Amino acid sequence: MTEPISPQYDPAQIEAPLYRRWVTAGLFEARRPDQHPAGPSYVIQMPPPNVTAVLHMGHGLTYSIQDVIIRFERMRGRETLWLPGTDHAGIATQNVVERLLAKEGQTRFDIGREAFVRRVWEFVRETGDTILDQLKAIGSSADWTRTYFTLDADLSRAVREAFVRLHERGLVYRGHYIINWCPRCLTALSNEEAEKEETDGKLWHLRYPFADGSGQLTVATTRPETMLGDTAVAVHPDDERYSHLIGKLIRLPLVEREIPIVADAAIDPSFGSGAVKVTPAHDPVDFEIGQRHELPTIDIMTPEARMAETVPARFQGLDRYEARKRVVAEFEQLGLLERVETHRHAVGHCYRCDTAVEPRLSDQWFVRMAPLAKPALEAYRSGALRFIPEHQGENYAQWMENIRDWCISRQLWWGHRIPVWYCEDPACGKASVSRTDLSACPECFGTVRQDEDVLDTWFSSWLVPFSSLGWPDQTPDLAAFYPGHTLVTAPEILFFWVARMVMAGLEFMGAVPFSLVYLHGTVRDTQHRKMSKSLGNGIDPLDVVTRYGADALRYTIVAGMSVGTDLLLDPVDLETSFAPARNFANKLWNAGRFILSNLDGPVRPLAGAHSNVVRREELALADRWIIARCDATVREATAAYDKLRFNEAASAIYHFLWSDLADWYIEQIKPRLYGDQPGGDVARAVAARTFEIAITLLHPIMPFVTEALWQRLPGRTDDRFLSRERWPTPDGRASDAAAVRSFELVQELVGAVRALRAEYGVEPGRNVRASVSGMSTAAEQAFRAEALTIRRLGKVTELGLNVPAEGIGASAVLSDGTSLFLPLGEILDVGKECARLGAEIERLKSLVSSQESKLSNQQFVSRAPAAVVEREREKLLSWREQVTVLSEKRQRLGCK
RNA sequence: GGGCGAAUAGCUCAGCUGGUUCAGAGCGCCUGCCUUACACGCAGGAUGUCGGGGGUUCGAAUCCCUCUUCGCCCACCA
Repeated sequence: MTEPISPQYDPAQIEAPLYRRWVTAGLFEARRPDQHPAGPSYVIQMPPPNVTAVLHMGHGLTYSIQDVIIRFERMRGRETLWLPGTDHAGIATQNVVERLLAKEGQTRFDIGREAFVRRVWEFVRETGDTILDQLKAIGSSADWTRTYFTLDADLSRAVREAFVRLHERGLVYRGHYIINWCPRCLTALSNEEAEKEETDGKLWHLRYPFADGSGQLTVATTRPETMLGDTAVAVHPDDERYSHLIGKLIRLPLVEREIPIVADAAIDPSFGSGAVKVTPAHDPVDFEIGQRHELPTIDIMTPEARMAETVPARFQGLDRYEARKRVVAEFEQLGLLERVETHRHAVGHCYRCDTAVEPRLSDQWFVRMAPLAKPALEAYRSGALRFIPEHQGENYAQWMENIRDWCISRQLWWGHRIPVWYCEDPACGKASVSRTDLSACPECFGTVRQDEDVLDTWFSSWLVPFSSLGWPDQTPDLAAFYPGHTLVTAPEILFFWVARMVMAGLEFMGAVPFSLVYLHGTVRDTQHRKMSKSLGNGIDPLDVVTRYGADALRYTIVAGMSVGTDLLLDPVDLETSFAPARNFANKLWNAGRFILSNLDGPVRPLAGAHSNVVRREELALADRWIIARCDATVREATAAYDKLRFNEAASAIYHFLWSDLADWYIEQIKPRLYGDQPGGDVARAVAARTFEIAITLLHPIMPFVTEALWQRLPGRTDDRFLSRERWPTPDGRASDAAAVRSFELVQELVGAVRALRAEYGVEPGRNVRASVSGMSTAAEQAFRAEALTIRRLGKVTELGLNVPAEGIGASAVLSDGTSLFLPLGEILDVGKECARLGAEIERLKSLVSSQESKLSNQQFVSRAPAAVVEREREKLLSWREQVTVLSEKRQRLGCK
């Protein structure tokens, strides 16, 4: 602790070494045998970043918040666990490695499944720790000894266990349905993974001729190319326009196939023409219509969304959009295109590559969600699961209520292979679901082959709250840390992950995995656009750490975002965003530097049974004031942290440290510290203690600078860390209302003197005399006690108490009616002073008159609480008093 | 189409249960200061019909209705 303390705080020198010391000392590790058992557990599951991820501001935001919470709870004495891990991120990771292969001119199909998976593992082993290392740079206090990867053997076992159990309960099934298909990633997606994007499309009105040549029927469609797979036209059964046509045959143009007109209640007669083409293989609604009417399904597309062999030769091989053009053109040629109108509608896009999703008919595995959603909804309704912001709970409930089955199979190679084996003997053909790998059919002992598909990444993620703790084994960690407490993430992840974790927790563990879900906002640029790679409007958090420090990054995030709002940062002007927090760290550093440099001897304690304890009667008014302010700040900050309102905690601490402690208290104690006044030891004791408390309160948000300062306080040893200190508790005896009010009057007086000086351009170096009169006894005592403070900070040579004003001067009146007079003599511009006083009197008079009418309002006096009425009366009296005082001043100056 | 939210200083936002933080903070702007902790600083200052309208109330930035403008989530109207 003996490094020189420079006047400018340099985070680069402090942060990294300090972080290493924290880790070496095991401060973030849960259930360390060498550490005293702490209180009840507090667990935050870190949303595992994708193993390929590189830290961006979104991570910076979410993990800073989580770290603030976990540090706060740790200091409060909870047995904390912030459990980190990485996600194998099926599609994302596979895409990354496929791109690497592409650079070598290869595809995954060239090298084959086994080699490809090996290749991905190599990639993951090389780069997989990147993001976790980056998290350390921003100060994350996660328990790295417990880091998991969602493809680890333990977690894979949990995945298999969960799959088998769901299957045993009949909640997993394989089915032939329309799913969302990404023609670029060549896999099925869940509904959540197909992100709806509003798109400007067109609505084509096509004429379908009747087979008997008796006319035509117009159908409207947004996807004309799918007509090649139409197997019916549907109308609403009650639609009188078409009821006579039901059963009639259409001769499908271009393909010359005859298809029936059917009646189905799913059709909305008011949309388009009221007649709909039915393509069971390429639209979910049409699929259902097809089932109801036993229509054939014609799959017209390849996995890449090109036209398949099932369509006329001239269309085969065309991309779906090319095919669309071609179909429309041919309809036009045939005179069968009635009209085209623009039409805005939502189209699903792959959440990984943004390709428009193709509804595709295929065999997939699904989880039946309704039975799982029921208890998950109940948990919310009963209050076992809460949300911040609260209204997000309704979002959750709405999703649960409308839940649809979850397609969990993916046609990828990177992931948990589906634990199902099919008997290759066609006579048997049994599908076996198994916890262990099968080499033979349990039914006929024939050869088996495992399902080729892997599971949705989120199928491992939803188990994380317990799989990361050892489930299905009953491990000590599982017993100690399930269920957890708070889950912090972005609202986008609510359905992907949060909602599903609740369902899995209830299903497999019988308890919600966390009781509070905190959904924070998004990082955006100054134009409110999401930060993204493609827009190039991102900010690299590590760049911010390098230039401003991790503390500044964290403070900016935490202080700049209140519950439910987004964080706006300017990517081209980091200075505007991060300098204020950097300046704050520097301010702290310098306040600490000042206090520390004055702590030469032993520091007397403020409380306790020590012989040298500072006694109450030794405290100056300023001491009592700062102690009371400090105590109030402890209360405010603790309450704010507790409610996850970090911006409020931050601003309370900021205000205390900067405005109260640095601007006033440190200025106040200088004469005592320099030996010009007695009581230096008391000032030192109070300054050291209140500063220590304040940096303790700030530590969860700015862990580095506060730890560095704390460790430099006297009596610290290398093995003690602020990170493991106990949270300050408010001390009722410290809230000294009288001292606070008195010192505030002193502040007000100094402020009034300064304002008058500035108003009349009194040179900064010039001392003036001041006199005050008309104050209460309490105020007089305060001014007498703090006379030196008033003189020093107001640059007042002589402070007259209750001395009558003499000569020409500037006047002001304090809120309690105290009259201030600065005899400025020739400096004073009498005309200006008259005008100033006049304006002030007018302002007060208008307050007085509105206050008078308020108080003469019988309704107000009788209905408002007595305390409120009393306060209002006092205000009125005070304002009247101030008017009187100022009017006298004006008279004395001889104002007209 | 269903659900939810937001509008307060030039900018970003606080303001929680209607009245003692009630019109605030930071940034920006103006004036003056290198006062031996800090110019990443100190002191002083200007700036608002609290989106419009209506209502409830003794009292509304705060509660209710309505309009306007933005945003988010969900959704199979082809």
